[in-house]
Amino acid sequence: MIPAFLLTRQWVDERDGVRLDFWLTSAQGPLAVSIHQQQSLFFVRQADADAVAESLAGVRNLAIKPLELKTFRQEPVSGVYFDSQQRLYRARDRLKHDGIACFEADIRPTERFLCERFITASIDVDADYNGEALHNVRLQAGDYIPQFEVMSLDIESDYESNALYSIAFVSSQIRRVIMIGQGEDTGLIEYVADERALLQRWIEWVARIDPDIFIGWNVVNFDLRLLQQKSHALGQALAIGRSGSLPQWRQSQADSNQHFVLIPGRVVLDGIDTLRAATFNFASFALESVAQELLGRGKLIHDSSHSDPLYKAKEIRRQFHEEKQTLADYNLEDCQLVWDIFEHSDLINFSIERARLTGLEMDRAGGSVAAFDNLYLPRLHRRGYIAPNIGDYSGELSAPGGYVMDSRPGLQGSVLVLDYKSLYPSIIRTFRVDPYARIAATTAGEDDRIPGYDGASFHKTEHILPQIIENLWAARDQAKRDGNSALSQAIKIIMNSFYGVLGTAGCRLHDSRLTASITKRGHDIIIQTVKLIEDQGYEVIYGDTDSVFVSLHGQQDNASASAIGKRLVEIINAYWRDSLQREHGIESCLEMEFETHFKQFFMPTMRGSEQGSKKRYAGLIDDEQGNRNIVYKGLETVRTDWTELARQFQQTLYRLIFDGEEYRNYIRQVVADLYAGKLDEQLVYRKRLRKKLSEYRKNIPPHAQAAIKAEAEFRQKHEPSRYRNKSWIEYVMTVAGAQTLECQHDRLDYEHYVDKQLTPIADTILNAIGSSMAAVTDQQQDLF
DNA sequence: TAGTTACGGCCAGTGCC
DNA sequence: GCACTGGCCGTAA
Repeated sequence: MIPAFLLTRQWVDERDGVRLDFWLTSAQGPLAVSIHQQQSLFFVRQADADAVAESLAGVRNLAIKPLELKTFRQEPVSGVYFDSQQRLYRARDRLKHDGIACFEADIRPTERFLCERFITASIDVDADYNGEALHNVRLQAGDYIPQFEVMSLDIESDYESNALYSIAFVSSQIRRVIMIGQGEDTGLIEYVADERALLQRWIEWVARIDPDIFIGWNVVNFDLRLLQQKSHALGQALAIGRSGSLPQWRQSQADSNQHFVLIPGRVVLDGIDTLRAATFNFASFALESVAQELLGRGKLIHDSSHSDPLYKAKEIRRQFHEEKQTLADYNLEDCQLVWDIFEHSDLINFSIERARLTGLEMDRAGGSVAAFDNLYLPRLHRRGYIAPNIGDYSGELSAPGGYVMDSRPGLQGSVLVLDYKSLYPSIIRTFRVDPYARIAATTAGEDDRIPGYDGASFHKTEHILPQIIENLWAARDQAKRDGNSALSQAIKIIMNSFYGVLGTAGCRLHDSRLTASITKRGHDIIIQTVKLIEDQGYEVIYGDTDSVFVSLHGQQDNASASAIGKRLVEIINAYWRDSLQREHGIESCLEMEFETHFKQFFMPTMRGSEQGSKKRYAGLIDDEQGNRNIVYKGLETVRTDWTELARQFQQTLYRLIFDGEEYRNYIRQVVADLYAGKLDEQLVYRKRLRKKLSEYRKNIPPHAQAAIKAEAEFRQKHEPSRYRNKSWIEYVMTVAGAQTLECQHDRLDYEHYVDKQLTPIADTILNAIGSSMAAVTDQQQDLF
């Protein structure tokens, strides 16, 4: 039995059938497993078996066998087996043409089987071991955590011609820059004559270091892609896969600029994708800003302080020609930054744990639906069912989401926030919300059923998803006890994805009765929670999906606030424990927690209205050891499309008002400074183009206007287009309208910034204390 | 190489006076 | 000039 971990897998089409290649890392080194003549199948209704045989007459090596399985409509099914993937696809299309239903959830059963085994257990396969003769290999997968060799990679090139300058890499042993040019080999920098030699040298280093994982920043769609293009142009094989194999590229359907790469036997983890997968979020995912935020240091060439947007690119070109050593340092430091970000955030372990939980490759981005399939389908089969096809569900498409209470607006003292821990997963567990439990309940007696919503009910003991969540929940508690935050985070993400997966038509088990049974139960739970708190004599001023905000009517110290919070939570948890046992005979997994005590709390009204706002508030946390911190939700401070001026202004103003200090002079000072030009650096708007420029038809928002004007200038100057779909627009408001930074020709419109940035922010909170921006600034005029 | 719904605010565009 | 609607973006949960 060889402990092993799945790195990559690929289906290789061969003339007559397919081969499935698994690349693993094992305790004995890298391992290739190759499965030939793969048997594939789909399912048909047993009632259709004769028609299927007739429709598929003449197909070679075909077998149709009855199975001990049925569809969700309780119809028995047969398996239609093929030894060739192409024949299978052709047969499926022919059946569809003949109007015969086929069910394709497990069109590649071996892959599914292997994936599931990689999640939990061990597998037995005939395999090519290290490319030698066939062996029968037993792989122990579930508990093996590999030690990975990592190579952080970064290239430098000319921004116009894409000519390669250098390739830098950092691994556990070796830091190296390979650079085109002449000079002494310093042990850190080695010089090569041309691009061909550069590629060749790097390929040699890859073979020598033999990394399991490449990391970098946008490494697939920039670095590796450019290297691939170069090697193609030079007619030189980019043999960076294991055993000298070649990368395989695939273009994204959705976005032609997006590519995916498969390097046999290795994994490519992009820093940006991996941070996103681990739910990190940054205003900007540029390496410079992420490094500053996580590591407190940045790149060696900064461009933020220069008005020329091409400064960095020109500086790199200059250094390549004049200061090769400096460029090498810069190149290497970028590798090191990525390396340090991966270490800092434990991203490799996070990716390992995610792969172990889902059966997906480490470098697979997204894939919530695929992860769900991997976990769910094998368990469904064991209970005698096959899953429907994607798109088979024909009921109501959508279900309501979370319940958001009307809020009571205003500025006040202590407010407690109580929230349910992982509400949706705990509802699934408690109320057995599950595709299979719904089917099982249709033939069960009243005592075995738990009512859902929209006509669904669920079997009390015959269920799959609640059990999966229970196991994950226990594993997460253990991970927390072990201090394994990477695992805990991976589990949390997958648990929370289940609700979303069931809510999308892209999942074969999608059914709005399931999601409605989760969200509508959530509504009832929150409404009942509010009632329980009101019964205790407290007022609930707001709530959103899984939380309630309780006013204590005046300021309290942390100790007494916490005592009240804990008492309320105890009452509520006991209520669910007792009432669910009594009414349905089930154990409550609902767990409310005392989350926060805000010593000061502000809930705004909607602009120009007396009505309390939703999803926007600020609160002061004071730990009484001198740490005072204001939390902002939904307000301008946390919105990236407001200016720095607005964000700074809001934070200072709120602090002054929460502390009961004089704020009028501050407001007047900011206005004066703005007009004096002292705050010009803070006036930049930043917003994304979510569509192509040409697709803004109905109306053209300011950031699109600025981009259109800038693009016109680029065309005039014969410069390349810079603003594509999903790119960021940085612009300022001038007296001639919105203009992007590099195309600003007119002076800043300070009045705009007072009216559209400062005034709305000031009025939001001043209205709550009987003042306004006009009142403050009119007084100022009186002074003059 | 398919997780969800709810919400607020700004702005363009439109219809009406 | 003013009220209203719908597009758009970013956010909460």
